[in-house]
Parts: sequence; structure tokens; C-alpha cells
Amino acid sequence: MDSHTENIAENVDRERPATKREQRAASIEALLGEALALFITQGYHATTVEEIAQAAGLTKGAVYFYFKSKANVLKALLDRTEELTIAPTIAAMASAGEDPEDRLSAFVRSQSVIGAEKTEYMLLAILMSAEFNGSGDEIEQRLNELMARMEDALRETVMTGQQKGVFRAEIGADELASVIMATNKGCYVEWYMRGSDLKGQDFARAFREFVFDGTVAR
Amino acid sequence: MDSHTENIAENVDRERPATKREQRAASIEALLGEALALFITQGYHATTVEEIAQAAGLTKGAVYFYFKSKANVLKALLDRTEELTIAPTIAAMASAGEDPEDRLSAFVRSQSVIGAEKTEYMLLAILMSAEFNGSGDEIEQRLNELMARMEDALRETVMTGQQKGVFRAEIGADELASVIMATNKGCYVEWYMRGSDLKGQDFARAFREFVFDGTVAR
Amino acid sequence: MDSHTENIAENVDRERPATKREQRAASIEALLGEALALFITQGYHATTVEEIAQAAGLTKGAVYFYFKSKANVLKALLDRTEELTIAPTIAAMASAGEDPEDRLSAFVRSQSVIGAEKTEYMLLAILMSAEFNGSGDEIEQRLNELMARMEDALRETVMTGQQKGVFRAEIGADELASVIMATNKGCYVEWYMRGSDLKGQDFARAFREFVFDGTVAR
Amino acid sequence: MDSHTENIAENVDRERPATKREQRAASIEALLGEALALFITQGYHATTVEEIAQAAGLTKGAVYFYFKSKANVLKALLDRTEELTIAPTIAAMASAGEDPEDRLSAFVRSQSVIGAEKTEYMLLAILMSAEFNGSGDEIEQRLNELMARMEDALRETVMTGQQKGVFRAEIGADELASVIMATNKGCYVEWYMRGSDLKGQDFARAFREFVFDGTVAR
DNA sequence: TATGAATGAGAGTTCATTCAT
DNA sequence: GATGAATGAACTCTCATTCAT
Repeated sequence: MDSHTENIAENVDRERPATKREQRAASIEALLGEALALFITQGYHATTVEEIAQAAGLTKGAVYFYFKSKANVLKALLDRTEELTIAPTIAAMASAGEDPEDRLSAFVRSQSVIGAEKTEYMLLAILMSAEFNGSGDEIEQRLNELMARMEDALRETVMTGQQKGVFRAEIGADELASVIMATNKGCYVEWYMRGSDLKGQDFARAFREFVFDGTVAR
Repeated sequence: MDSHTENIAENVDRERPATKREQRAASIEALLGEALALFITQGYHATTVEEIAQAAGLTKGAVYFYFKSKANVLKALLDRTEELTIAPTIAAMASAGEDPEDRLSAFVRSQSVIGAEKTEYMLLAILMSAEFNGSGDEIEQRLNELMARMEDALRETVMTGQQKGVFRAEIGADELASVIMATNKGCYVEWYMRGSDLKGQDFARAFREFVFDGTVAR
Repeated sequence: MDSHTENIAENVDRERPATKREQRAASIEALLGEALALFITQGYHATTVEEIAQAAGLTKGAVYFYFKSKANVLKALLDRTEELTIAPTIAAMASAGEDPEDRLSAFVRSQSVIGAEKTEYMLLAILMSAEFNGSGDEIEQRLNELMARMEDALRETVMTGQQKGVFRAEIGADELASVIMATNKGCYVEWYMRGSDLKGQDFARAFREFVFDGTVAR
Repeated sequence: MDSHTENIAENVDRERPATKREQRAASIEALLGEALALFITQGYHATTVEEIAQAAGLTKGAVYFYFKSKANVLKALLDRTEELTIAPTIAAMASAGEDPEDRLSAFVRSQSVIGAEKTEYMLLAILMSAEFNGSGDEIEQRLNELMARMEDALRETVMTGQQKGVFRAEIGADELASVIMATNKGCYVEWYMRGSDLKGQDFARAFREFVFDGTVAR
């Protein structure tokens, strides 16, 4: 229906959208995009609503019109993070079959790809986890749930691998899974902070080898 | 009760220091200690000068009397971080001899020990790096130098190891060193955030194995 | 009772008006009704245009379409207040003849009846007088005129009564009339705020006796 | 100790107080005084913290330094209201003996005197009651308690008088007491809004006669 | 040595209002 | 006839900082 309308009005001006629905979508997209970039580079608290609005070519009021509060902007971004990064990774692991090595491989590959394509969303979850840790905020809870979903899937895979004798068993599953996650998160942050100095292919490969060599029993 | 204690512990009264010099030192110590804990748990920006002062049993004015600014409190803590964590690790690597494996081992052990004993200082450097990243602040510069000293030492060791054929050479030294640092930092943060759920021995060991198995050529 | 009225007014469908004129009238009626209730319970400034609109099942824009401004909504309500409460009371006094006691009685009865039937409109005038007092607003002027009309009629009656020797004369007419008005207003507000705890008949009677016994010479 | 100091430093400058304690007291006094005037003339919500501060020759920050929130400024004023107007009136009634007429007389006289001397505090309670009515605010509760104390004392006196046959008994005690309070409150507001037009002596006398003649049985 | 009063810049948020559709 | 996007001014509140004492 919507696409039909677009087909008719061929050279639709995308900067000043014709319909209200389009305008709404465009504004929300602009605001979320700028907020994502700003939250990552400056942190949530150090970013002002005014900055987000101005970066999107709007005013503060527009942010509150669409999101009601600054916290809701972050929440909307976390919804996307779940959808674009957490869920795909868990799905990739699930569809990799029963073999723990395949699952770990799926995890590592999925995160590698996301790290290349959706870096910012994953980074957001990691950085906000640190910023909101211990705040008692509702967002802290949300972030914990988000990360826990991935960590749970990882821990389960690690345990299965240990039971089957393919993953190193002298270390507790919880601790091993935690170090994997730590490496994963650490690489995201490092890549973000030093990315321009590094070769992406090499960096991603090193990350994968670390996880694999560190986890698989020899 | 209090006076009784005072009578016993002759002139070393730490609660009510006899001399001005001691009082000065005690106040500074209290302020820095509380600031360290608060910066880590809440972040720098989210921590108010008032909170620091109150936690130390003083008032805001005292913070400004001793440190002139909030930023200086952090700088003082970063001085200690360098002294207590960065410098010892670099020294340990230096005194490990020429063998790259020994040096890497020294790095990994040193960080392991620090992770157990001076966690907070190292954590401070890592968390503040994230918080100040891209701020253009003078502190950002200071943090970069701090971390760079450790990363430079690590990169040099990695390069030597690659040249001698003992470290995996198919990945650039810069990228390999970065993943090591990423794992290191990631483990600090993970330990800080989930420490109570994890067995420290296992976690530290997993960290060491990750770094070793991921770095050494097979 | 209400459905009976509807049965008489045959095809007056108030929920989905057939003609635009009817729709217009229905929307205006809904908006004014909700605004009246909200201004009384929350005050003018504490009531938002959005609240009024939502309560009437419309959006903010509709309020501005019909009334141009929030102030105009109040002005429209004050027009009705004059028509439904002030004017009838003055008319009742006028048609009570020349006898001051009859006139006072007409005032007191009229206000008693209005207090039972049109409480909200009279209350609006009283509460808004307090809220806008000293604001320098145009509405303040409007409210002053509204109340002055009633107070003038009352003062004149009091003066006549004093001259004829039927009302107590040791107190100035202005002051006596003011205390009558004060009692009147006070009772409206008290009834509004505590109405559910009180017996209306008794309360209204006490009001009438206060005014009469306090005014008539013994 | 403090008075001793004052005695020594004879011509103490009261505009720029010497000691911090004096400065604190002076600032608080100025802020509360201006807040009282503004809350009465403009209402609580229509008064900004900035206005209060400026009127007292200070800045917004000072208000928050002393009171932590705008609501606390009002609460502090309500404490004074209780102390200066409610409590004295109840005390006057209590010390008037057992005779209901004496008690009513004490109430009416006390309120008359307060109306002349502490008008603003009593007015504050009355106006804020209207403004906060139905807000669900903590302050609403506080105001209800405040007024209830006076109303309870009044109702009890009315009941006793009715039982002894000296007050008119054909009207419920609750309703009679409510009309007395309504008259009382109405007169405060009327006096405040029209005071400059009226003779205070006459107005106060009219108020007293209204209450007495309306209450006492003939 | 340390306090407490006070400031001023700026944050998040609300809301009456406008206007294209 | 009515909507929904967007604005801009104003509001409450926070906080690093200064300074007289």
C-alpha cells in the first residue's frame, strides 16, 4: 500500500517527505541514528537531548514528541540492538546444529560479521552496560537481560562441549564463557577506539583464533 | 574506649592525626579512596564532588582545598594507577629477559596479580578511557599515554616473538597485540561486573590460557 | 431522566452527529464540558490543552481550531457563567420588588439553587478569580466585571435596606455586602471541597440563615 | 554565647551579617518572606523559583541550597502557618473554658486578630488548599491536616453548644461548622482581594456578627 | 585545615501555540 | 473538521566552582 503510493509519486523528495507517516519515520530514523552515534562517542549522560536534536536537524521538542524522555531514546535503540545483533547471533547458534564446535564457530562468526556491519549497536549495549552498571536504573535491568540472553546461550554451548570432551574441562563453564564474552566485548571496544589503526581482517581473525584456541581442548 | 585505644597506640593516631601533616595525608587518602570507588561504580561524570567529600567525611570545600578541581582528583588517581599497575607490569616484562614467551608470561602474570590486588586502579584506567574517549579533554590524552605505554611494550614483545617464529605470524603484530589488550581489558571489566558469580582462580587461568594459546604459534 | 429527554428530542443523535453543524456543536460542547471540570479540579494553569482535548476525545489541534487559544476556552466558559449564574441571580433580585429583605432573600435563594444545579460554573468564577488575581491578565479584568455585577447589586440592596432601617446600619454597606459575598463564595468552595461529607439541605440552609441573621437588623 | 558576641560587636551590620549563622538566618528569612508574598499573589505554580530568589536578592541556587526543592519552601511556610495561626487559635479556644459561646468567641476573635496581623500565613493555607485540592500531592495531605485541626476544634465546640442548647440545633454540627469555616475562609480571601476598598474594623465586626448570629440559638 | 554560603551555566522536561495536510 | 509534526520559551533542578571566614 505504502510502496504503491511511492511507485506512483516517482521522484518523491526524501528530504521533505510527502506524507506524515514518511515524515514521522524519517524524523525517528534521523534522531535514533544521531543518538546512537552520540551515545557511543560521548556516553549517555554526557550527551544532551539538544545535541541529538540538532544533529538530526530538529529541536529538543521533537525528541520529546517522539520519545517522551531521553531514556526512551536509549530504550528504542536497545530494542534495535536486540533485533539486529543479539537475536541474529542466538539464531545463528541455534541453527548451527548440535555440535558445540559448530555452535561456538557460529557465535564467533556471527559476532565477527556484526562487528563489521552493526558495530555501533553491539557497542552501544557494551558501553551502556558499563555506564549504567550499578545505577539501579530500569535501563540497567534491560541491559542485563539483553546481554544475559547471549551469555546464557554461550554458557550452555560451553557446558555441552565440556561434557562431550571437545572443550577444555579443567575450567568452570561459567568462567570460560565469561572470558569468551570478555574477549568479545573487549574486541568491540578496542576496535571502536583504535579501529582506524588496525586491519579489520586481521583483527577479526585474531579474535576468532583467541576464542577457538582458548576454548577447544587440545 | 577511643581514648583508651589512643593511650595504647602511642602517637600513631590515624583517626585523629596529631600533626597537620598526618591530617593532611589522612584527608587526601580518604578522598582519593572514596573517589576511586565512586568513579568506578558510577563513572566520573555521574559522581559529584559532594559525594566524594561526604563519603570521606568531609565537605566539598575540602576537595577543592586539596585538589583545586574535580579533574585533578582523577589525575591524582591516574598517577597512582601508573605507579601501581602500569609501571610494575612493564618492569616485570623488562626483567623477564629477552625471550618473548617469558615476556608475554610476565605480562599475563603481572596483570593477573594486579587484577587480584589492585583491580580498582587498573579498572579505573580502562573505564575512564571509555568515558573520556573522544572528549578532547586533557584527561583523554593522559589516559592514552598511560595505556599506550603498556600497549607499546606488548606490541614490541609480539613483534620480537613473531620474528623469532615463536608467535603466530600470519596476523599483524599491531592487531595481535590489540586483541591481547582487548582480552585483558575485557576480563577486568567482566570480573568487575560479574566477579561475585565467578571463581577467581578459574577466571584468571582462563584469561592466561586465552592469551597464551591465542598468541603462541603451534 | 436523561434518556427521557433524549426520547423527546427525536433524531438528535449526540454521539455521531449527522450534520457538520451538529458535529461542530457536539465537539464544542464536549470541549467546554471537560475544560470546565478540569479547570475546577486542577486549576487553569495546571490544566493542559492536551488534557482537555483528550478528555473530549479529540486532539490539541481541535481546541485551537474552535477556540484559537487556551484563554479563549476559559472566556467561553465565563460567558456561560454569566448567562447561567450571574444574570439569573441579578434578574431574580430585580424581579423580587423593592423590599430589601425580599431582594436579599431572592439573592440567597437564587444562589442556593445555582449552588445545587450549576455549581461548577459559579465555582469556576470564584476559583479563577483567585487564580488570576493580580496577574494583570485580560481574564482578570473579565472576572472582576463578572463578580462586580453581582456585588454591585448586592451592595445597592444592602444600602437600601440600611436606609430603610431593616438591615443593620452600624456597619458600612460595602463591608456588609463584602462579608455576604465572602460567605457566599466560601460556601461554594467549601461545598465543592467537602461536599461528599455534608448534607446539602442543611448546608444550604445554614448558609441562608448566616446571611439573613447577619444582615437583618434585630 | 551568640548574644554575648552580639553585645561585644555593638553596631552589627544587619544587611551583610557578620557570622554565617546570621547570614543563613537572614537569607532564609528573606526567601521565605518573598515566597510567602509571591505564593499568595500569584499562586504556587505560577511562581518561579527564580522570582523568589531575585525578590530576596539571591539566585536560584540559593533557594536549592537552603530548601532542596520548591515544594520544601512551601512546606517551611506551612510549618510557620501552623505555628503562627492554627495553633494559637486552637490554644485560644482551649483556654476559653468550657462554655461553647466563649469558645466560639475565642475562635472568632483569634481569627480576627490573626486576620489583622498574620493575614498572609492564614491566606496561604486557604489558597494553597484550593490550588492543591485533588492534586494527590504530599502537600495536599499536609494542608488537609492543617485545616482539619482547626475544623475539628470548631465542630466539637459546635456540637457541645448544640447539646447544651445554646447553638441552633436544627442544622447538623458538621454543616454548621463548615459554614462557619467557609465564612472565615471567604472573609480572608475577600479581605485580601478587596482590602484596600474596605474598612478593616467594620469588615472584621461584620464577620464576627455573621458567625455569632448565625450560630447562636435565638 | 576546612566549612558553608552562594553562584551560574546548563541539564531534562513541559506546554501553549503554529501550520501543512 | 481535525490531525499530528514541530517549535521555542520557560520551568525545576543539578553541580562544579569560588570565596569569605
